[in-house]
Amino acid sequence: MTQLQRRRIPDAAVARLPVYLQILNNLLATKVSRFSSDELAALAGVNAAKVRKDLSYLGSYGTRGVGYEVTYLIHQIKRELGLMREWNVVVVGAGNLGCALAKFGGFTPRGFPVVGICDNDPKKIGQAVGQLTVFDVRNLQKVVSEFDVTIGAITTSTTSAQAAADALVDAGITSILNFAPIVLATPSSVSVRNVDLGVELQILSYYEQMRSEQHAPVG
Amino acid sequence: MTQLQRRRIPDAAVARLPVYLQILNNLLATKVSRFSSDELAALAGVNAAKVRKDLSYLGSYGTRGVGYEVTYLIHQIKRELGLMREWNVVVVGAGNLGCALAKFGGFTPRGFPVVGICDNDPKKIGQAVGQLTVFDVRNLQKVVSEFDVTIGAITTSTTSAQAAADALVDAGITSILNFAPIVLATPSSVSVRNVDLGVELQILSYYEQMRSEQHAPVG
DNA sequence: ATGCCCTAGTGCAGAATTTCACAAACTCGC
DNA sequence: GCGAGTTTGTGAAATTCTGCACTAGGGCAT
Repeated sequence: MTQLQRRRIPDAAVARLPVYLQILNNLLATKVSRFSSDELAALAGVNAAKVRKDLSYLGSYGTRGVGYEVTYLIHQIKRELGLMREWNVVVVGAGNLGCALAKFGGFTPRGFPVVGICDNDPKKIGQAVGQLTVFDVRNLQKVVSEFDVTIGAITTSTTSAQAAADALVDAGITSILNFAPIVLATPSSVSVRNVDLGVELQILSYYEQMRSEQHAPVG
Repeated sequence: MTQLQRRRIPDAAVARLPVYLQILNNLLATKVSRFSSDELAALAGVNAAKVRKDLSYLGSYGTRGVGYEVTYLIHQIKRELGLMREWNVVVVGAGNLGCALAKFGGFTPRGFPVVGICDNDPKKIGQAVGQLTVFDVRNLQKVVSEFDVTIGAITTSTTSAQAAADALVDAGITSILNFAPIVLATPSSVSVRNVDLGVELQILSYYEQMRSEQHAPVG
């Protein structure tokens, strides 16, 4: 490696940058041109020192006594997150969720166009989903290289999810967004992020129960 | 408070318990009756010591030299997460996602039945969504108390999300699952969990970019 | 019964993250 | 130009989380 390849940003901070970006885009829409770490902290629901530290990983882009420039910060966060280019997404699994993702155009403006959707069910292959046509998962590799796809979204049933992951990895995908409630086995070189509503609900349930026990504590 | 209200489980561990539970349910389905921390760790993709420590927060339910009993552990995790009862969910926002959630029956068997869906659009109110009928968001409070709802899912547009949150809080909801890409302002007594696919994609994008820069490092 | 083997449970050290607190530095008014 | 008022950037402390490494203790073969 040439050097420390780049100033490494802590994982916890990386997960917050998209939230800041979202807020800054909203500020931009309301014609705000400057903000302080205190303001952003309030909007993001975090500590102001954390905001400053997070932003300092990008470089020193604030002005003491003044604050940060909205447009400039947006640019810097985008650069750091790799949002200066588009990242093509392919969906595996043409069920309700998969089709909803494919039809939902909301990711294209944010830099993540869904360029394909596939399935292994012959009845689904060939069907139209929004602008796309469901293709055979066996052609995944071809589509991935043709469209230069880097991100795969798994929206299959739980039972097919691991096979879908294997297919994506074989096809050369290195980032996976997994909606199936299962822990995927993948090479360590592949990034996986899980979105499992059941897990989220259960976490809420825990804290909900905590509260109710606090009010009516019984042994 | 009577006492330390209960042995408090670290947040990081709480977030992993649902994952363990998922895996244990799968083990149960494959007739496995016992497991070791090593096995569960491999399936969950974490360290074995972490598994043991996480499970130890529930109590000492393992047997040294042997391992843990699947059914017993499932019971204990469910108890701790508050899954011995059902938690009714109401959906605010009858768009694509909201309707999908309402129709998707997959949460009922996991203890989170969707008992209602509402909207503020007169054109949507009264329409059927699966077994349910879209009701007016102004009747939220009535529905919440009538069905003893504790969790609200926000699937509105970004612009309506804060109003939806306010309505849920006013109606007495204390847990919110938010799908809108916005940081909600809520009382600290309310738990909020955000599910934002844009954020997830951007996090993937960051690590994807890191990898590509590592391979072709240019200043 | 005894001893070996295995695995849970856990103290502790190290890593990661959060938060504090303050110096550095910029703007503005005079 | 200078001082007052702000707000960033960041060492350092505090907290939380992780993972090692070892102890405790149950099962099983003999």
